[in-house]
Amino acid sequence: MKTSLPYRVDPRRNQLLGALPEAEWARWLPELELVELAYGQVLFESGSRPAAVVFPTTAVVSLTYITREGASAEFAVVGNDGVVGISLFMGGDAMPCRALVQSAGQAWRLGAQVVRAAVERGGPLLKLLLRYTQSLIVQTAQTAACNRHHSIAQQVSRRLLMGLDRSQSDELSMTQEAVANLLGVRREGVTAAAQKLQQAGVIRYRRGHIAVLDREQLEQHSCECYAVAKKEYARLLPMPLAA
Amino acid sequence: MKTSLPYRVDPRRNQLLGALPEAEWARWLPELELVELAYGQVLFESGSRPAAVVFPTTAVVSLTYITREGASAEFAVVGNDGVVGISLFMGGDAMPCRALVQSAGQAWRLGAQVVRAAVERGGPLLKLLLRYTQSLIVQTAQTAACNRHHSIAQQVSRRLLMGLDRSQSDELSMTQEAVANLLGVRREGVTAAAQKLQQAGVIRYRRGHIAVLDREQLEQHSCECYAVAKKEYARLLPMPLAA
DNA sequence: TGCCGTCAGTGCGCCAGCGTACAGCCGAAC
DNA sequence: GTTCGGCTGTACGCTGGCGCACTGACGGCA
Repeated sequence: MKTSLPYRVDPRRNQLLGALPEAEWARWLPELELVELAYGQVLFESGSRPAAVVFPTTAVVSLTYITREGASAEFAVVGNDGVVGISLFMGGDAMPCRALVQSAGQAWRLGAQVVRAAVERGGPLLKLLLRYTQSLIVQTAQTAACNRHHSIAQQVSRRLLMGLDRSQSDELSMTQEAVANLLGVRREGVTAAAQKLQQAGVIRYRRGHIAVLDREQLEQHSCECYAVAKKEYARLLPMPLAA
Repeated sequence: MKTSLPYRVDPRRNQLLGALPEAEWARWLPELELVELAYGQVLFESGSRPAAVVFPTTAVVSLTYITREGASAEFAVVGNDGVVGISLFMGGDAMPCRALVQSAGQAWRLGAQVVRAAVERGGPLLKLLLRYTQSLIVQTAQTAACNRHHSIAQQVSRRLLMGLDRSQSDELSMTQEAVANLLGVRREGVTAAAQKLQQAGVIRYRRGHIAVLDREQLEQHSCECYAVAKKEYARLLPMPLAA
């Protein structure tokens, strides 16, 4: 929408790309290719090998695991803070999970060949990617604990905050049903949680649009998971010169 | 017990070490140091930097995340199939999780300095570690989905199978309470599940010892997660010459 | 042989979240 | 402006898992 019209968003709005030292950045810039990601688009399917790693700038992608019965559960959210397709540099090529575009926008892709070269080289790019991967593991582990112990209301709050950070705005375009699918819970549960939040003046929503009015309160409604993951990301990837 | 008394278990019974090419193996062997791990021992605490990575041979370690309220949830199990302390080569040093010895036994440690050298070198050891890390991510993501969608009975079965594989035996030494703590559920829930399994003739237990009588049936009682994770591990790390 | 600590079994009330079904309503598109 | 499809609100019964409390029993140790 607004964000994707004015041609191309600066790739360095992606925090990983933005964290590269200048010399290193110059090396990879020519290899980057712009892509527009549409809502609902599948970047890669469970078990298939991604053709490239993708660095979102304005798009937001969620990584979900689908059970045999068809139930799904999101275990990580990737926006301009990270990269999609870690299996390409981790060496396993495919992964048994799905990468689904949650919020349309732009991203920059780096072909598998180039990624392989970066791995062989073992320079700053690889180190950055690995650090990010560690933060992804933490996020995933936390999601596991969160799924076990925290209430739907807490999880909805957490998920809204995570979406918010990655869309760099105070509004999200997602239906309650979409949130429910991501969390792997019933829509009604999300409706109840959203009402509670709306009545408390924390958010306001209308048909697929959620505006956050009081972010601080939202954090209080959320479980610790949000703050911990954010802190851990900041520890692992202290941004040197982001936009 | 039995397994740890006769001096030192061959380090290459650890499948990662066993998968190293001979030349590479010769390089790291002198750096390996034997450690005996005791039940309940904490290899590293949440947020602290491990002093070494640890390759279990007969020991089994579980990675758990502890919530602020003190509830815990295991998100991965590491035995002779893997390595503990991935943050050392991923570049983040610490991780907000705890590594807890679930089953006493031996392991081999590789000091942080040496690990760092291996990372800089970027050779087969690093590649192996990264592939394993990917399988760890899958295991963690799956745990997240499992916690959301599967019943306690299924999860107990899954956890028993995972423990079984890593202890290379048909018996586990763990109380129902221990299992409950790992899964992050009530002991009573585990008791119920265990009874069901015992009545079906799948397992037999007595005070902290669980014998598996019918492994195939146990797999049927388990959710898909066990089989998927195992298959994915085999795909990522096809062992060339393990014991 | 007997003691005692630890582990396992059971019961009860409670509630979060599920499945299902249906009603209402917004808002984009024609 | 009207229509229609998709999003949201509501209700009801059910059940899996929780918290709590207490009993029973195995088995290591003295």
